[in-house]
Amino acid sequence: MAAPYHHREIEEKWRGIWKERPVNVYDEKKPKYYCLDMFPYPSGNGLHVGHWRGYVLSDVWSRYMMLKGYYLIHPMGWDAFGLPAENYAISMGVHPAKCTEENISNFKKQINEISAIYDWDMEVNTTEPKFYKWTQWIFVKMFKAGLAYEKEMPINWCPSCKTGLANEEVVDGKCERCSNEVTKKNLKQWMLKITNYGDRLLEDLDKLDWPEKVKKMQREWIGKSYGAQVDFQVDGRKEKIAVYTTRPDTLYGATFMVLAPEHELAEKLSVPETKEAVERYIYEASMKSNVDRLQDKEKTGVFTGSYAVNPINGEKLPIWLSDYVLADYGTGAIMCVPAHDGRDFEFARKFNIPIVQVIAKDGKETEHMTEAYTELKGVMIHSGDWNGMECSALKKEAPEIIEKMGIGKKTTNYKLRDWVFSRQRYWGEPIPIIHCPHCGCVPVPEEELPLLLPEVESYEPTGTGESPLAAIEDWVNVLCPSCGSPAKRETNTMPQWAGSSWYFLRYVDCHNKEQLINKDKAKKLLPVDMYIGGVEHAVLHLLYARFYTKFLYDIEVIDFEEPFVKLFNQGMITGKNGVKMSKSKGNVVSPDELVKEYGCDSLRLYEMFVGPPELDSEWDDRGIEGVYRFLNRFWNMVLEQKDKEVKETEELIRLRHKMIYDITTRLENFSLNTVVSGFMEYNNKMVDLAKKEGVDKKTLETAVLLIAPFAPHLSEELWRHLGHETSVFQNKWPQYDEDSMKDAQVEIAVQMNGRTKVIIKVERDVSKEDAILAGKKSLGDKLKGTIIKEIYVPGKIVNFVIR
RNA sequence: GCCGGCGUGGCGGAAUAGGCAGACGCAAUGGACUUAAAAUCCAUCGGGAGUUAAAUCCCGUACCGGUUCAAGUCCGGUCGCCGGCACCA
Repeated sequence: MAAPYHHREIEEKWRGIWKERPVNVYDEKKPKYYCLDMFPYPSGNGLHVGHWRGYVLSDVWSRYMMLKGYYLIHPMGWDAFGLPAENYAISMGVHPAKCTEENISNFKKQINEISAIYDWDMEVNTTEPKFYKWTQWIFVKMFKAGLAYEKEMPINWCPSCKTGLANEEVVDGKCERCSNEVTKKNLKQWMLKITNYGDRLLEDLDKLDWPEKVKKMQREWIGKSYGAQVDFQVDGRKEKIAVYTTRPDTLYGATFMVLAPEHELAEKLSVPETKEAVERYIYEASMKSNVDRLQDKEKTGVFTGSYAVNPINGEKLPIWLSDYVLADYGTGAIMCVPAHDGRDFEFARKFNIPIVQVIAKDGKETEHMTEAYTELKGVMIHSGDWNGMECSALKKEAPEIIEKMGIGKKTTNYKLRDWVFSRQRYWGEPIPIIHCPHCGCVPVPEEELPLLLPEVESYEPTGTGESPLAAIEDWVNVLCPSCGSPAKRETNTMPQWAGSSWYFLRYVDCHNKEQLINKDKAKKLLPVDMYIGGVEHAVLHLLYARFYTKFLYDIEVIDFEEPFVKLFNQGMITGKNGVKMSKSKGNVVSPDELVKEYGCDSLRLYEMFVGPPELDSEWDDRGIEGVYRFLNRFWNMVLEQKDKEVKETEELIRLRHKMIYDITTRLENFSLNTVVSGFMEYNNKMVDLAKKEGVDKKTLETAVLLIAPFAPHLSEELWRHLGHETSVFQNKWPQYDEDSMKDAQVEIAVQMNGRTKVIIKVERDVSKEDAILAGKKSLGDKLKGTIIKEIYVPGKIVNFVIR
């Protein structure tokens, strides 16, 4: 009787051995493969089985790539600055630095339970000065390049977190972190000109091997549109109103204009009779929150009393104010063509404004319009020189025609806005800027970086729009590095996303004191080949990181423009009925007990077996029993067979090659759940064979090698039992041979009218005639009636079509 | 409202390129071993008809229709669930 499978002993033993003799060491001769996990924010709650899934996934892939002959880069670090860490610290009444440190050590301990092949020499922590020195350095470089600028404007403000937020952090009008309603606050802010990179961020998406879903989200977020800017003269005054439109082809159909209530001309355009109503409307609009504004279904508005002149036909258009026009998109003013825009139609209906059709749907004007016609199919009418033109053709040319006529110009527009980069909070990188009354904003000299985050008595947010740092007078008051006169430090800190926008670069050279990264190392070890994480960062972290990478490329720190060649979004592990695991729901499953009971290898295997990696999966503790039983059976089978000196038969050779083929193709397709079921299938077959003539050593070795990325401890142990002194990971991934895979005979289904009647065995390369003959013979008497067609699909089916 | 994705046994899920639907596992049921239980092993496991038992036949991948010798897979329509975007002119 072979030794039973004692997972605890085995796993402990191999963790020790790997620590002493790492299996992944740098080798110049090997090509590199950089497989990266989205680094975690080390929360106080620790890991649950959902965290495991992503980390096991990346580890399986990493070990597989290692076995394929790559030098593997697989680091781990901590995204520890930012609101969650700080809010947690405040709620616990400890300093964020202290609980961050504790959380990291706890997280690290728990992550080590996974036995992932992380290279801890590369560990980074965004809150360490030696790391954030370079986060600040990048900011200074951006400032010098004109990409970081100060601006006072109404920004998104979370009254609960007491800080300003970026657009990307506002979801459905609510704070991404705490779900409180976001309000507006006028604040002087640091901004990053991510909009300068809009086109590159958009175009380079085409080069990326990323899920289409994420690329689409980024495209929509950047929101590039093509159209024209047209100037409308205000009747009887000197002011002009510029509008942006994507439909200059409908210019003849404009019957009114609408300005956002915040538009600079909004108040000025009122006349004595409308003054009061206009002022009231502007005031009411300013009191509405984002959520109110989004939820108002019914359109509201007020007539200013002024008119604008349509430059193409001289028509006078009444100018209205309405909050359905956004102040910060385009020019904050629009021309309205109710016949061909749903929103304008609704507004015109409500306020009895004329509707003029300029596109004839079926060549004729529609008698009674009940809704706007927004399609491009049709012919232009009531459109002067454009009459009779195809709408779709005109739309393409209209911006240029208008430019030639001198009434507007061709323009593009983006939904993407500059990045609000200041946070009025303590736990972040101090923005390295000094405000000098003479020199303006002066960056902290690069040699003085890092600018350390000072100790502070009260790090709670003030809520006034000032950071807690503003209270530390001897820190705030400095001399201007440029002219030497008394000056003040910037007291805002950077957002949570600052460190994570570039951390993946630092891993490969994290001890470098002189540079962000050594050029040579960057060239050899970057970029990231595979990035694994949840989909929730689609327009936050992943967009910011691309922006930072492009900037660092532009200032020649690195020589590539895209940080993540391939992206994989793993699905979430949920509790029963698809409910997200959370402490408050009480449905969090901890891996600790499962590891103790079944072992790390079993849990790793089950995490992969639970469902397709890209989809959400419900957790069910009972399922782990199944993989545990399988590992036991596999273990027993190998140990029973290993010394039997079974001769390799054709059947065993076939089994071995088929097994390599199946496991490898499923792995390459990232179908890890079916890889695990594949192991089970082949193990069942081997167990059957073991009862008969036995399983040869080469097949056993192959199976042990194939399972190594999934169950590394068990695999190493069995490899030893099979008589090897070196690690199983010193091997090359096994190769299959197509011919050796194939059976001399194949099973084919014999069908009548597409229904299977019998399964027969025929020679693999049987001719069509012989296959059909064999089929007929097997059916015998059952084959009645007239055969009108005989179909043979080699190796699969013979079908007789009968009438 | 617009754009994606999905819908398969009691459950999680399989099914390369249109070719034997339900692999693999969980749960369940029966049996072997055991004083007993656990563990392990063996068997059954979509529904219906049929039969002592089987053979065999019919139905079945959300629903309706189509293409095809053959449809979970392709096409048209309907319903449901999930996700993203949402006054972006």
